[in-house]
Amino acid sequence: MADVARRAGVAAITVSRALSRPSQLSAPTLARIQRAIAETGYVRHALAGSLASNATRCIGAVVPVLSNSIFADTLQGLSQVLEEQGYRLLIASSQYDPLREQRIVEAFVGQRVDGIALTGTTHAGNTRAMLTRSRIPVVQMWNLPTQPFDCAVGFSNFAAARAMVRHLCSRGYRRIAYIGGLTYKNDRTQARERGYRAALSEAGLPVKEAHVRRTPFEFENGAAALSDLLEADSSIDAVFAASDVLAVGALLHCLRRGWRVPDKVALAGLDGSPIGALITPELTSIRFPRRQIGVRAAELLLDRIRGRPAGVVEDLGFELLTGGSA
Amino acid sequence: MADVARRAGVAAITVSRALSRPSQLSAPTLARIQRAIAETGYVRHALAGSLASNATRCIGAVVPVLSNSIFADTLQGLSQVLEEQGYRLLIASSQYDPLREQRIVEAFVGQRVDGIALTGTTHAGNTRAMLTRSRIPVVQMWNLPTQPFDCAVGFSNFAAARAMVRHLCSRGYRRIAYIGGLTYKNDRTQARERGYRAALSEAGLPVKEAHVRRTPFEFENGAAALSDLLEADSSIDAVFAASDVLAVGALLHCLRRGWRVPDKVALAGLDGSPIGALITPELTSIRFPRRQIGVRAAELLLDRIRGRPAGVVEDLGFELLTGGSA
DNA sequence: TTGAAAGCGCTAACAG
DNA sequence: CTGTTAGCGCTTTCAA
Repeated sequence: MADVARRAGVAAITVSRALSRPSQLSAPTLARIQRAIAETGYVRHALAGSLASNATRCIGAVVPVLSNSIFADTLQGLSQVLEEQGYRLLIASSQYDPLREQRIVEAFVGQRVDGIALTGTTHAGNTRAMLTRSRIPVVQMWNLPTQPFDCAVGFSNFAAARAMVRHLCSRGYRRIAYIGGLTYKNDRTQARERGYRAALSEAGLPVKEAHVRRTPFEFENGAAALSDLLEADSSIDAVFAASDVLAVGALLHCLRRGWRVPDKVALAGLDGSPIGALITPELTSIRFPRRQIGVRAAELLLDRIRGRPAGVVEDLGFELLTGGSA
Repeated sequence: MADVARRAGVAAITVSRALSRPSQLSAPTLARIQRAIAETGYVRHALAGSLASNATRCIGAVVPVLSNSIFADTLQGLSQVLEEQGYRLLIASSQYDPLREQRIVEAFVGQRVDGIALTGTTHAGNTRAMLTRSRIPVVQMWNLPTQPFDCAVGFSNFAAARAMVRHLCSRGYRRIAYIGGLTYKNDRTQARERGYRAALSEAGLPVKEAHVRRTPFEFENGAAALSDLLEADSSIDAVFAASDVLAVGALLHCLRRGWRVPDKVALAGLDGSPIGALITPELTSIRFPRRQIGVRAAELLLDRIRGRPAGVVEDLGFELLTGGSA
C-alpha cells in the first residue's frame, strides 16, 4: 500500500480510502491511485485491514454435507444476499458431527467472522457458550429451535413429516413404514421421525419398531431399506421416507424389480427434490423454500450486525406435492 | 491473550507458544495457561496471528457450483487431507462465471491463503497474472491444461468423451446425437464436445450440428433436449450426454414416455454418478476418481507450500461403465 | 524454558 | 479532500 501511495504521490490512508470509499476522493486523485494499483498489481491485505477495522465482512456457514444438493440452494441464497451487501461467505461441512461443527465454529470465531449460519438446532456442548461469549450474531437454519441461540429461520420438520403421514392415512394406507436418516444428533431427521410417530398415533395406528429403518442419506440405502422392510413384512402398504434421497432410491428399486408403485407399495418422500418430479410415477413429497431459508438467514444476520435485537424465529412453512407414487 | 497471560502469570508470548508449540513449554506452565484459557473462553485471534506470522494455514478452493454433487467428492478429498495437515479449506462457487472466479481468487489472494485450488483450465484474463504475482501455489483440477498455471490433477475430458462415443460406435450405433453443457468458458464440457466430434470423425460418421444440443446441467434440461432431438430427427439411434445429470434426465424422460431404452434410443452419460447405477436400465457412463482428484490436489499444494517446484500435471484416468442403457 | 521489543499491513480518529 | 499518528493482536527475533 505504501508502494502504491508513493507512485500516486499520496499518503497510504488515501489509498485505503480509494479502496473502501472511493466517492470520498477527488476524481484526479482517485484516477492516479487506480493507475498505480493497476501498474503494481496490488491486492489489499484483507487480514491487516480486518485487524485494524475490527470487521471482516465475512460470514461463516456450516452445513452437514455438500454432497446432498438440498443444502446447495440454501447456500446459494445466503451467498447471493451477502454478496450484494459486500460480504463474503465461508462454507464448511460438519459431516453430521457436532464436534466437527464445534471446531469449525471455533475457527470462524478465531477468524472473527461477522456472523455465523448453522444448520439445525443440535450442537456440541461448548458451541453455544463459545458463540455467546464471542457475541457474534448467529442464525440457525432448517429447523425451528425452542431455545434459539440468537435467531433462526426454517420450518417445522415435525409438522412436515406429520402432514405427509396424515396425507398417506387419508389416502387409505394403514401399514405405513418409515425410512429415515440416522437420528444420532440430527435434529431434522429426529423431528421427522417424531412427526411420523405422532401422525400414526393420532390416526389410531400402531407404531411398529420393525417398520422403522434408519440409514445414511444415499440413494442405494433407500433401496436397501425398502427391500428389507418388504422382505420382513410384505403387508406394508406405504413407506414414508424422511428424505427424497432415500425415497428416490426406494422408488428406483421398485422400478428395477418391476414392482408397480403405488400398487405394490406407496412411496412418499420429503424435500421436494427436482428429480422426484421427473421419475415415473412422480414422487409424492413436501417442498419447502430451500433457497429462501438462505436468503432470510442472510438478511437476519445482516440485521443483527446492524444492531437489531436477537430472538427472531421465522417459520417459512412447507407445501405438499402430490405425485403418483402415493 | 494478554488477559490469559496475566491470569497464568506469564508473558503473552508464552501463551502464544502454548497454542502453537506446546511441547516447548514446561508442563506446569502449560497447565496454568490451559486452565486460564478454559476459564476465560479465550479464542486466539487468527487474523492477527496470520498477519504476524505471514501464514494463514488456509487453502481456497473454487468449484463451479455446489448444487451438482459431482464436485462434492473432490472437495471432500481436499478437505480431509488438508485437515489432517492442520490446514483449513475455504470453499467458494463461481457459477461457471470466470469473472466471478476472478473476484473469488482476488479475495483469496487478499486473505493471503497459502494455496488455491481451481476447477478447470479456463480463467478470466487477469486471473493468471494475479496468481503469478501473488506467488501463491495453485492447482488446477478436473481437466489437464496444456499450460498449467502451476500444477494440475485430473483426467482428459476429451479422451473420456471420445472413448464413450467410440464405445457407442462399436456397439453399432451410427446416428449419435450429443447433449452437453453450455460451452461458454467451460473447458470440461468443451473438451467433451470435442471428444464427441473427434470420435465421430474418426469413425467416418458425419457431425450434424442439428444433433448437438447445449444446455445447463439440470435433470429437466436433459429431458427437454432429448425430446427436442428426437422430435427433430427420429432416426437418431443413440445420444451421448456429456454429463450424467443430463443423461439421467434424458433417461427418465424416456421411461416417462414409455420408450424402451436402448431400443428406442440408446443413452450414455459421463461422470459415473451413483444414481446412474440405480436406474433401470443402468446408465452407461464413465467413472473417474472424483475424490482422488481432491486428495492429490491437496497433496500437490502441500508439496508446493513446502518448497517443491511447480509443473506437475497428473492424469488420474477414467473407466468405462457399461450399463444396459446402451 | 521464558521474556522484551519490534513490527506484520492496514484503518480509526482526529486534524487541517 | 487529504494527511498524521497511533494502534489492531499477534509472532518473530534476539536475549537471558
